[in-house]
Amino acid sequence: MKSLLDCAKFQTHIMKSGLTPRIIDVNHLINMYSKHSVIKDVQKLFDEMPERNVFTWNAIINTYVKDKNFSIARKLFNAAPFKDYVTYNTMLSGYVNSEGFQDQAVQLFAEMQFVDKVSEYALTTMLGLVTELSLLSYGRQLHSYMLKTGNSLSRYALSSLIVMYSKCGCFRDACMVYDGSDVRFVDTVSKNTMVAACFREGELEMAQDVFSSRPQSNDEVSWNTMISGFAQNGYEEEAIQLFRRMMEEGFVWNEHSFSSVISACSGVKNLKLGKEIHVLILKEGMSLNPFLSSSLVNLYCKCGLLNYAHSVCTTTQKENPFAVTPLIVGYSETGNMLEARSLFDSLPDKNHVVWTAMISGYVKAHQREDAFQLFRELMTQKTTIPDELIFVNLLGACAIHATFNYGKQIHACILRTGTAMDAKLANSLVDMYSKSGNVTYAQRVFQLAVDIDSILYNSMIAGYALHGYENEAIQLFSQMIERDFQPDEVTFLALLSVCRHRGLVKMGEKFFFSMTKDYKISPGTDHYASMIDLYGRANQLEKAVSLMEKLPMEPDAVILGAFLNACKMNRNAELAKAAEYKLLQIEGGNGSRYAQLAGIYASEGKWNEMGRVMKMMREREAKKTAGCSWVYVGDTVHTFISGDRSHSDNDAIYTILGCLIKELPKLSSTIFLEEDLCIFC
DNA sequence: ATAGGGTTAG
Repeated sequence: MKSLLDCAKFQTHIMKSGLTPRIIDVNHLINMYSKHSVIKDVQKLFDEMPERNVFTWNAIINTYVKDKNFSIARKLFNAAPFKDYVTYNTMLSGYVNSEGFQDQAVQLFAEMQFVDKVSEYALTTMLGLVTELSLLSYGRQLHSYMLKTGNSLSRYALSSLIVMYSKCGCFRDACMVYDGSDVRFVDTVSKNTMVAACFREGELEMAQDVFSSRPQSNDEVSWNTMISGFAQNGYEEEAIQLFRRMMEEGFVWNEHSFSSVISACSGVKNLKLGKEIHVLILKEGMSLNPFLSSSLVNLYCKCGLLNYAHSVCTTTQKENPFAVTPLIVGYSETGNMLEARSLFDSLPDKNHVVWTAMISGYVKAHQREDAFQLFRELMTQKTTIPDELIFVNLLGACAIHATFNYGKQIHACILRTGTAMDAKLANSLVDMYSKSGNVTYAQRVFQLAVDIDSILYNSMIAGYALHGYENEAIQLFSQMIERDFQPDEVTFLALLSVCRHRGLVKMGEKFFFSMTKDYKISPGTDHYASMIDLYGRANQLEKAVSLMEKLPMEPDAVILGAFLNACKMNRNAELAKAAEYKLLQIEGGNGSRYAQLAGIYASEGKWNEMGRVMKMMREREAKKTAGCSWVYVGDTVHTFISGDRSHSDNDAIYTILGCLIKELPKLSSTIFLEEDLCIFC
């Protein structure tokens, strides 16, 4: 681009000639000043022109469009005495590329159809809009319009259509456009677009094939697309290899290459290469690039070098939410919520990613109240709309804390904000409701779900298991198989859990053997622990012992713990003692294990053994955390541990508890009091 | 002469 000085020289040259300047020369000047955003000079030139043509009008409108000053741009547009295709397209692309003006774009496009000013330019511009808004049906209409009017054949049309179909989730249509196109129109850009579309769909081989076809047409972007595609699909080593090959084959690395390869490095924690790239970035003077600084921050966070990450963040772009987000995540993971929050607060413009990171940080750090407080703040400010991930996180927090009321409110919020109910979100709701004691609500969410996957089936089966609904769980499993959803180890863990709690030994054995035989899933430690627990509860200690002997792996603490329980239920202190050594070797720091052992010996009257274990526990300073139950009443959590008499309403609570025990068939560890049962109100 | 297409971030 010519410099401002050149513009001024050109202008003096015109003026010195003493003649009335030609329109074409002034138009040229306008465009030059416009590129330098000196709008005042543009406006002055325009005002002083004795005569203007359509190029003049296009130039002035374009100046204000690029400045995002749509009120003036539109006034000029309306006032223009001549309008050609370019005039319309300039205005249209301005609307399309600015947030909040998309309605105007659609309106203008309709107007253009009316005055017969639709061109291939306008159509590809509109394709960009429907892609951004994910308006597939509108995109299809545009495609038909293009076919009908012969505007679907150029390289621009081709790439725009591929992007539109790919980003709107119709990979097959993208393929059809690409495969059905005339080779003369497939240029490097359309090819690159197709490669990117394949990666978006996870079709790595197809991406490779397209890339390798006519390799002489590949450019830097082609290579960068390949690197980022492999990195994003979890093939980090391949991405790194491609990065190296790219240079060997004579292509020059740029910001995109660096950004993608750093993210590959983060994925496999390749700190060495990451640091080398960092040096290159500094050498090339690219460290102010927000994409690069954010991926470097992310790399150092993933490798546990929070101080490096923090210094990259502060020395480059402090207010880049994409650099601050990984740091917030990093600090949250180490439990440093104060630092995380201060970074969050330092951002003047927060996108929904940052909000999600901060809220999920609180959830991970078990600061549930802070998470919900921040969520309330998010809901009161209107600029950011919570996305699915925030809801998944919050529902996870509700599930951990079994907070039915909060969970229900989040559910309502999801419905109110019109967030799409995909399998992940439905899964979180099912999990939250069943863990909060309301399996009926969980069931309703499950039944209403449209987007269903095997994980959702797992959650619902686990929900039934948690509440002892063995028939429903087993029935749902049959349905899952009938509908061709693949069960996995989690499915069988849920099924075994049902059998455990209902004492269904035969059924449990059936599932346990079937998982290997019919579904080729080898049982893990949790499955063995479940079986041992099942045998223990059914007073079949001999089967538990024989399974212990056949274990294909070293027993872990969960298996040994289950075995100890089996010993306890079957009053066999000898076998328990045999397991004691191994268990304390693995979990010598866990006080609960000593208490468990002591309990077994005590129940058999082996007081010496009990004393020995308790002494060991004291000597090793193993702490036991008390199991607790809790209820929410209003905004307050009331916590109870075994034999706890410290509550201010102690007497009332125990009186009612006595009545409840008589009436309820079984008591779960968490009791939810509906309003009419509430003893605190 | 002016307007439209591809690759980067949790």
